[in-house]
Amino acid sequence: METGVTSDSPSKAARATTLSDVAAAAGVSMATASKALNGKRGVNPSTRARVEQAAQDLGFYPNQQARSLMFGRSGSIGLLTTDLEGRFSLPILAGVESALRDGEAVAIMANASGSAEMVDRHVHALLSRRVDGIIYVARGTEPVLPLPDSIKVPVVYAYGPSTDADDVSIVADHRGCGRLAVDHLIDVGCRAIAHIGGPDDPATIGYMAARLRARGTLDGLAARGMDPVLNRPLFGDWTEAWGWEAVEQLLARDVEFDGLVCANDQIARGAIDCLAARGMRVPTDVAVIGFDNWAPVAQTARLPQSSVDMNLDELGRVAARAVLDPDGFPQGSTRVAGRIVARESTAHASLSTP
Amino acid sequence: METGVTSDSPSKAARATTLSDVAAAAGVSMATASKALNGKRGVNPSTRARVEQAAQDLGFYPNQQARSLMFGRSGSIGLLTTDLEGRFSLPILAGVESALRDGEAVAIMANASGSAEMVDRHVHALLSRRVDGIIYVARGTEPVLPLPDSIKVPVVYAYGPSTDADDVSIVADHRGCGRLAVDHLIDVGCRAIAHIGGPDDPATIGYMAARLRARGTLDGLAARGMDPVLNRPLFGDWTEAWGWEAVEQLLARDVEFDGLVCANDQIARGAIDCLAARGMRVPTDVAVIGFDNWAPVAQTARLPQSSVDMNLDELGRVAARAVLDPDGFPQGSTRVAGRIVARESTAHASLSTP
DNA sequence: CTGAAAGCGCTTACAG
DNA sequence: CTGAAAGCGCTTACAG
Repeated sequence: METGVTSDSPSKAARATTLSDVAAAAGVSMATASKALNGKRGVNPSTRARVEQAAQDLGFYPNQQARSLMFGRSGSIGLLTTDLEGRFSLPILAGVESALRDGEAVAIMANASGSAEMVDRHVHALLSRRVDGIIYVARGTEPVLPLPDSIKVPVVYAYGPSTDADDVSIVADHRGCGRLAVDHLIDVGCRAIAHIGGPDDPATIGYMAARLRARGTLDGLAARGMDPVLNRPLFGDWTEAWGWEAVEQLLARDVEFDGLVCANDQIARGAIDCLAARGMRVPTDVAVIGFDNWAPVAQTARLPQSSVDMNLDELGRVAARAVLDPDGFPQGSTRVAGRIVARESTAHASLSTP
Repeated sequence: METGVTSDSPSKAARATTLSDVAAAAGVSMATASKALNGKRGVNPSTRARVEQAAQDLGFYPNQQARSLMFGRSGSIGLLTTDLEGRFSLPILAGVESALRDGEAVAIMANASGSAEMVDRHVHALLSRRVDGIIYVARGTEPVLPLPDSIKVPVVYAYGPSTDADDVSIVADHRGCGRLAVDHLIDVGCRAIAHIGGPDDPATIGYMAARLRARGTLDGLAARGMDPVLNRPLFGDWTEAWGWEAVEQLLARDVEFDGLVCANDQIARGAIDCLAARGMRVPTDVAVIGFDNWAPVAQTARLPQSSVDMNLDELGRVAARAVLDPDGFPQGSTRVAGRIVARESTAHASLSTP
């Protein structure tokens, strides 16, 4: 649509405002303009004001690429992930992003959906953008092969640690979280606690978390001088169906229990549904807690479920700090603690004195 | 740990290999090295080979920042989102990312968790990185205020369209998807179909989608010459609890139905659970389909649920293409079609002849 | 086919 | 306090 604007020089639209435009507008040299805009001292206040005004008027954004060329750092870090679904990586990315923001850095995404070749290409792309570091979020909790060490920038492994103990890895404290879950159940009055685990098969994604969470439950019970309801946790997979079946197994074995630690929220959901179907009340008869605090399941279920939040957000923030200051971080795995999010499924009216 | 390596010059580690390093190693000028590496013609094959070898040996990655300075394009595009949870934005981002990758471009994330001021800062950060374009993924399906048009690079609005019809927006075809859902239910043999909607309150996130999906259901019914079970769809919110309650309402009204279109997967889940609790079999007595094909709910439920996948991935890819080639795209909203993902909840043995 | 020179947009010593 | 010059790493006409 033709409007009144007549001589809107086409080159104007094509080209972003540059420092020399600003300098010209303010009637100073580029050097002075640069100093003024960067708050360097030794610039006449009135000159500075003039330059700032000009920059404002022209909508000037300094070209970071040019600046990085000088500084040798790009102020961006690469976020390499192989976790397609993003279930775990997304909260981590969000954490990274927020921490970077404080340091004025920016995250460049690279989603390598699996193949080693893809990882390579993405590392290449990241490196050629001169990222100041790379955070690698692999698919699961299992240790991952480190990236080629020809990479000269700091690499931090998040969630799944590197198999190389010399690398810096930031992981979730699955085992510690198992203890938290038990403590919570005991605190709301449970006296007979069983653990329904995830997969016990090393080939399965998340196997490591399943083991550690189960271990943590046993730790927690032992610390409080209690025996688990079963001498061996039940292991299955990560699904609702398994949670349901596990409860049926418990019921069939005719053991008594009033608390269930389920290795994730979906298992917890299945367990809760099965208990309800069998006429048991949650949380009155049995309190149930899961892991991951995954909103779509734990929070939006008809019976809101208590869960151990793995603090993935914080994990991301820590990873960002680590990649920005690798020397300030210990090699090996740094564990980030989780926290209890209590909801209906453990809202026991605590049994008072026994 | 001290190893055999003695004179590993420290500056080597600090500084990435540069084109002039490569040129020196290959014994040619930078100009020639550059041409050789970029596959320009007019370079002696043996020279080219020598340069390539040197680049390989030295682990050379061309500095994109320097290249962009010349080309005037950075090969990166900004991904601005306000959808914290990432429920809808993540699949879109994945799509964008994959499409960009084909064009060798890269995505820079910027998660503005809401405030307009944050959006501003992030736009600023993106622009100073000289992104070639911005894809804005807002929180919901509602139209969003356009970014300031002082922005000189192409902006594409994804999922939630811009309120300005002159902007390029790529949205999901909620209404068309409603038709798809109905067609599917009819195809599996349903003859009495009700719609359980989302929120009817314009102030609620996703309200637009709720309306359009309901409209689509009515469209679909009309197209097949059928009346909806209720003359007005039920509206509530996006939760399981609402799905459950809606079914109770239907049952209370004593209407007959054998098919349910639920405005999202969680509503569908609640509906299915309620039907089961009331002794009705899904899908034998009632087939149920939801929207979003959200894996954690639709796919992992004990009864896997059919759903209309909004093809958010494709939406992201289209958005990426649009931002890379804005003139090739129409102003206003481009709708991306969805698709049916059939699972147990609609696995009707189709009624044969009536 | 090869290379010296200029330039992309900015910053930083170094003189004035 | 201000500005001319050199340089960050690369590419592209332009001579040779």
